[in-house]
Amino acid sequence: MIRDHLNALVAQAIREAQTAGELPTFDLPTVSVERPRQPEMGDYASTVAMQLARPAKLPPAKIAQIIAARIPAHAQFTVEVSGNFVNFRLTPAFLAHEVEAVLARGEAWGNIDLGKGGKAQVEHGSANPTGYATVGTGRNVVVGDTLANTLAAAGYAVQREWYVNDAGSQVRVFGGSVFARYAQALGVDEPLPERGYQGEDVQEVAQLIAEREGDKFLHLPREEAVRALGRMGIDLVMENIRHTLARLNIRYDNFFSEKSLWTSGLAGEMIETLSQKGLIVEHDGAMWFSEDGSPIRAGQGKRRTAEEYAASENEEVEEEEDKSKPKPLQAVVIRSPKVIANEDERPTYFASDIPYAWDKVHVRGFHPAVYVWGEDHQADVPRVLAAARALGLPDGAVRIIIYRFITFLSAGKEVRMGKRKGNALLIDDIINETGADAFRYIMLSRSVDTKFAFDLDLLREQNDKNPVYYVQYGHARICSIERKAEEESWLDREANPQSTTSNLHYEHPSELMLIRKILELPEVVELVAKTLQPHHYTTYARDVTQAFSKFYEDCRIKGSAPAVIHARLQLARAAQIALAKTLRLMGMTAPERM
RNA sequence: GUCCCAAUAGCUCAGUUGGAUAGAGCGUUUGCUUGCGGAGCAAAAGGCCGGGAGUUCGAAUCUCUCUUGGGACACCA
Repeated sequence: MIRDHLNALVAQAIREAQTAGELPTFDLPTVSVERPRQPEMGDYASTVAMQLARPAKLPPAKIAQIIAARIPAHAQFTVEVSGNFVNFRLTPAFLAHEVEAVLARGEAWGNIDLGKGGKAQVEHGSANPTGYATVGTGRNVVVGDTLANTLAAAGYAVQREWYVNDAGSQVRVFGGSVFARYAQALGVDEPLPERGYQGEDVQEVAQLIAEREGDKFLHLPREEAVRALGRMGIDLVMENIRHTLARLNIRYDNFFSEKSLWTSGLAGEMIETLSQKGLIVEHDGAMWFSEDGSPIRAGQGKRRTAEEYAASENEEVEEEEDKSKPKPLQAVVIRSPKVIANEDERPTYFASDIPYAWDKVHVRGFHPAVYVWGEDHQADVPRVLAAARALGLPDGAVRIIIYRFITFLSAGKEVRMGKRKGNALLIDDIINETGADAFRYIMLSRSVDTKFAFDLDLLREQNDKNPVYYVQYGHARICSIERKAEEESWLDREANPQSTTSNLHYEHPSELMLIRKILELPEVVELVAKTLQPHHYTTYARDVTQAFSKFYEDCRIKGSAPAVIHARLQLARAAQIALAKTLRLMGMTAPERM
């Protein structure tokens, strides 16, 4: 990478200046060139002169001059001093050379080797299988799938997993709801259970079962029927969800059953391990996880009243803590006789999280194991991280992404939605209106930390305003140019036998700008892979498209000299490669016509 | 009460390991077409980066604090 090369050259220049006596002796700081915000300032810039001003006891502008003077002449870049900065500008010849490198790599352009073939997992979706996929789940799966694409491009062997919550009490409630709707479908008067699922999806599933299986479940013992219908219902719902997600270009490698953690005995082993480490304590007849093994004190682990908080304030103040270290987690319930209704259920949600994290990282070897969670799970983040620490899993192996929920606007007012109440907006309904590409783009267009309002009224008129069309249109236009160039033989290969060999030449600012944008792609992939923030793709896609549009406006291809036509067609091709790759990473299509 | 997230242009949002003059889309105003897709391009207007303090050569970015808004804090999932 040229950036590393420049770093080395700057460091070398400083050392030489010290040897020559132009700079006093001091310890070299870590030098690192960066990308200037203003493109006029060059492609890379070093700020090291300002960092050295104090130890060198010289004005920074003077230091910049000394360093720049000692950087040898090079074919790839030029060096200039601007104020206190040492700037590097890639030469047109080098940029042209890089265009050829992009063309040579084709679809592999943008791939990097951050993962070095290691195993990574992205677990996303994972909603309770108690209803069809909602728009809320949509943000989860689009973010998760895009991260999976990114890690794959970053050199990881990636597995995409859905965690099936098939072990909780919600599943029992769901089973009861299916049973009621099933009975109703067969003409039997049966009320929905308390807090049952009211959605049409449950009715649909129950209807389907009634048609396929007849009335045989009505003759079984009720408890047995509820369980059987719950299982069948979950299978049907999952089938529907899979179908919906396939429309979004999302597929999974594995569906992991929560219940399997308990039937396999892994959960029991983990609890045993933690008990031996003294990290599981008994209190009030229940079993608790306590990261530092501290005993459970009264009031911990449950919601306290304002009075209790006020009283606890009078307790002795602990000495100053190191804020960089996470506080040990002191109380999460693992198992209690009050919560186990029957053997089909796992003790608590957190009790499953412990063996699940172990299974991902230690048993299956994923590093990182990425979790994509909605903000309703934010309180569980420290718990899972604490469990990972207690189990001795390596730092950074468990990565949890929390995304903000989507809110909905209708007639300018916020609408509340819930799966249980059955008024949730389904992904299928939305993509029937917008198409899968626009849906994915919208879901990726904002940082996961930002909640955004989905305006239902704007849904239909979002066509021209949606930036997704700008990007896809740009791609289609490049393809159109290539088609035209071929059909109309802009380049007569017979007359210009040399034109297919290298010797590309670019000098127009719009050409050079576009090349620089294309060359940024690997850095964007690295950024997303490291930060796990996929929204950077949308700004990058727009930037590339914008650079191409400017190039398209300023640099005519048709009718130019053969060498220019050739060079510009090659550049357009490179832009198409970068844009298509970005769209693919986002899980979108790159249409050749619109 | 504790914890998490947010606050940047009229609106919706970017802003990478702290760097030079703060960025885009939409909206507003005004230009651009004898030629490759005008779903385009160019220009203008629009900012105490929520307030305050600190660290630093240098802060939208880091630390502390305050304000405002959202969320999470069950032997629920």
